[in-house]
Formats: sequence, C-alpha cells, structure tokens
Amino acid sequence: MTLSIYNTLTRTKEEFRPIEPGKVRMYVCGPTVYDYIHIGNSRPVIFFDAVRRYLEFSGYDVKYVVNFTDVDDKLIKRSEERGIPVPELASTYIQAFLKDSEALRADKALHPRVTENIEEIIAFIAGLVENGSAYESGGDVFFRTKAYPKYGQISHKNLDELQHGIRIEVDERKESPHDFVLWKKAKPGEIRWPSPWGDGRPGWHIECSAMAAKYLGETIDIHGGGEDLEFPHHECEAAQSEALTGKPLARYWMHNRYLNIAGEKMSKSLGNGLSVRAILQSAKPEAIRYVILSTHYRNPINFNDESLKQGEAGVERLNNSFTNLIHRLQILTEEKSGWKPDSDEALDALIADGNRDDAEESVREASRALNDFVARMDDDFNTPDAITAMFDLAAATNKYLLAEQASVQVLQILRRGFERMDSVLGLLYSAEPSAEDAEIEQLIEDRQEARRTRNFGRADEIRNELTERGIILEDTPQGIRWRRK
RNA sequence: GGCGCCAUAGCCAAGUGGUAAGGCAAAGCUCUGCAAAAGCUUUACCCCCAGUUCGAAUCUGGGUGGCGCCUCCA
Repeated sequence: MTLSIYNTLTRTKEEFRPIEPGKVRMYVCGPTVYDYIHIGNSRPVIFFDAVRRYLEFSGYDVKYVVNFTDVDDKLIKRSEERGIPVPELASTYIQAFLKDSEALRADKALHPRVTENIEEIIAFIAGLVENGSAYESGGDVFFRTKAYPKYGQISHKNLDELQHGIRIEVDERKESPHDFVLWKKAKPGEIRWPSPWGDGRPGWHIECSAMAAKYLGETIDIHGGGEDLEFPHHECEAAQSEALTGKPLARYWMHNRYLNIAGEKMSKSLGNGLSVRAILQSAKPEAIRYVILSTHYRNPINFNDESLKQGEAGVERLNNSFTNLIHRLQILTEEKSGWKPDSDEALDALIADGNRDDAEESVREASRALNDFVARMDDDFNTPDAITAMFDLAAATNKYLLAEQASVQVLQILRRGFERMDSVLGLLYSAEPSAEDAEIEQLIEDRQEARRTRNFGRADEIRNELTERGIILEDTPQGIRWRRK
C-alpha cells in the first residue's frame, strides 16, 4: 500500500514519491497576521497538520514550514487605523495564532516570517530581474508573466481567457495586466526596507517562493493551502520559483476547500467570522478537530452549532471507550506486582500479526481497524474514513470490556491501536491531572463507604455534588470510574 | 464570459460499476440501589430525466438547485 495524493496540478490522484526517500518537505501558506484566526482558517491548520502527522506515522522524516505574512497591505492599513506599528501588530497576532494552533493541537511547524527574510527575498527578486523574468518600473518590480509560458498550470487558467475576466486594475506601469508585483515601493511613512530599486517591501507572492527555497530547497514535495490560494497566489509562486531556478517549486499541490457558514464562505466583509478562541470558550479543541477531520478536505464543510454538538458527542464516544480501556488496564496491572508493559514494537508486531486465525477476536478487530485506517489515509488522506476506523476500534474495545475476564495483553493491543490512530487524528483528550483530583478521590471513597452501608441518600448527595462540579461517576463491576464532563 | 466543485437517511458524512460504511439524534430492550457508560435491535434504494451496461448512487448526456476561483481572503 502506498500513499496517493490528489494533485491540483494534474487534477488526478498520484502515487506519492518524495524527492528524497524517507523525507518529506512540506510548505503550507500561513496566515497574514492582522487579526485572530477564525474557524475557517482552522481548517488548513488542522488538516495539513494531520497530513504532517500521517506522514510521520508512515515513517517519513517531515520538514514542515508554515510562514507568517507579517507585512502587507492589510497590516499596514490596520496599523494606521489603530496607530500601532506594523511589527507590534504582527507580533500580537503571531502570538495569538501560536496560542490558538497550540490549543487546536496543530503547532508542530517551523514558522518563518517575511520580515526576517527580506534579504533572501531581495536576492530572489534580483535574480529574476537579472534573467529577464522581472522588470523594474517606477520603484516597483513586476514579474513578467509572458516570460513564463506555463503560467496558469496550477489553476488551469488560460491567460487570454483571463483577459476577458475584467476587473483587473489597469496599471500603466505593467507590461501586461497579469504581471504581478514582486517589490512594492514604499509610500511616505510606510514600513520599508532598502533595495536596489529603492525603499519598499516585498509583494505578497514572492515571500513564499523565497522562504520555501531557503528552508526547504528549490523543489519541495508538498505545497498546500486553501482553495482560494490556487489562483493567483500559488500560480505566481510557481512561476517565480521556476523562472529563477529552472525547477518546479513543488511536486504535489494540495488545496483544502472552505468551511462555510450558512452556505457561504467565512469572510470578514460578510461579518460571519467566528474566531477560534471564541469557539474554544465553550467547545473542546478535539470537537473542533472532529468537525474539521470528519469531512474530506476536498469537500466543503458547512459549519453551525449542530456541527459542534455532533463533534462533541462523537469525540466523547471515542474517549469513553479509550478511558474505560485504560481504567480496566490499570486495575488489572495494579494487581500484578512487578508487571511491565509490553514494548510498542512488540504490540505493533502483535497487531500486524492479528489476522491469523487463532488470534483473539478483539485483536483481529483491532488489526483490521488499523489496516483500514492506513488504507483510507493512504487514499488521499480520507480522514472521515480514518475516524470510522477509530470508531470500529472503539466498538471492538467496548465489546471486549463487557467480559468479566480480560487479558492484559489484549488490552494493551487495543490501547496501542488507539494511540497509533490518535497520533494522527488527535481526538483523544489530553489528560491533565488537577490539584483537586485528590479531593475528588476522597469524595468518591466517602461515597463508596456510604454505599457499603446502604446509605444511598448520602451516596446520591455526593454524586450530585460531583455532578455539579462537572464530574461524572460510573459504577462498574471493576470499580468506580470517573471523568470530567 | 472562462475554469472548477457539490447534491447520499431527521442531521453530519464515506462509498465512485455489483447491489448503500460510520457518527450524531430518536425509539425499544439488556445491565443498574440511583445514574452513567456500554451492548443488542429499529430507521435510505442515493436531486430529476434520458442513455450505456447482464448490472449504476457510482459512467455518459441533459436538466434543477447550491458553492468556489478568475480581486485581498484558508
């Protein structure tokens, strides 16, 4: 089984073959940091991080870069509105982005910034000017689209037809309406850097080309972003890079579709943006991940209150199964002095061998679920089906937990299956021991004492008190389980 | 005008030629001091029309409805 990826460039699924065996270089266009990210922005953040996770799951050594655009028109405009310098403004929202993406458990990227790579950008532009792919005009530098015949290859647009597209601003300084700016001349008072063409700042597209080259190399394996980036952003990036190096920028171009609200894409101008941090006030990050990952990335998501509710419920089922499994495992192993867990490698081998006829039914189910998981993820990152595989594992686990007798090894295999899948999906709550745990344990103990003396009034009182504190108690044949709501 | 995408149960969502996964919600049952969790059972012929085929949700053509890009936007 091999991974296949839908490549926007060829509009087909292609077998994934990295440039260098065992290694993947991946670049995803990051945010322009002039505001908090909204839930729509979280789609590429979560999805491409899942891609990164899955590549690592598959054994690849992944270098993953997500840039910050920390200087551009929107930042300058907002900076003027608020009277805050651009760098300060950018810094605020970079911190916010990092915090949000960490909360969403998708923070494992290298984040270069435009303003820290001005030298490289200028060198890049200079190279393009030198070889005739770009020209200076009145302090601005433009890319000469006519010099790059493949322009349009990613978005499958034809330049001549585009001409009819109208609405392209007429700029006398451009040789052709589709030429785009590489270096923008600074207006009075604007943030600026010196360059061979005078003071100014980088255009939007050039940053990604320069940074991808600097941090990942001339040709990278995977380049991703939202569907809107297909054109013009990625088109321009590809053109610049290849015009300079003579090599394609990326082998696989991936684009996620939008997350919509009420059938429309989220956008500030429509006033329908929901910030990630606002949603996180009342929703678990895992629920958001579930919502994002339970739809294939090349299909639109329609987001509403119901989505989150379903996300919370789905994620709870998975977590119940897993924590119940861990609970059982703990109880069993506490009885055995000197017990040592099997190594992950040993468990993986048992899972891999789980198809044999004499294997325990639950082990076979775990094996099957993990195989499905891999097969579905290998098929262009079908995360909805991958989640289904995790539900299958949960179902197998729940059934196994029904029995009075349980084998420690089987429990470990099931646990390992969960952990493997969750290393990609990130849907299991991360355990955070709390200072009040001891107090809760004590209350539970008190309640058990009350139950032993059949003082159910007192027992219920304690249950109610704990319920109010968000603690759910579950009495089982193996003892009390408790969890936070 | 150009280039694309989507339409599957109350909701979410896979499947893309062999007779409809999974989740949520709902109902019933089992278990249970109470409760929860869990298990079992029940719920679709896949927007419409025509065609190709032994056979289509799945391919082709035509409709209808929705969305995106072509301009800053994930």
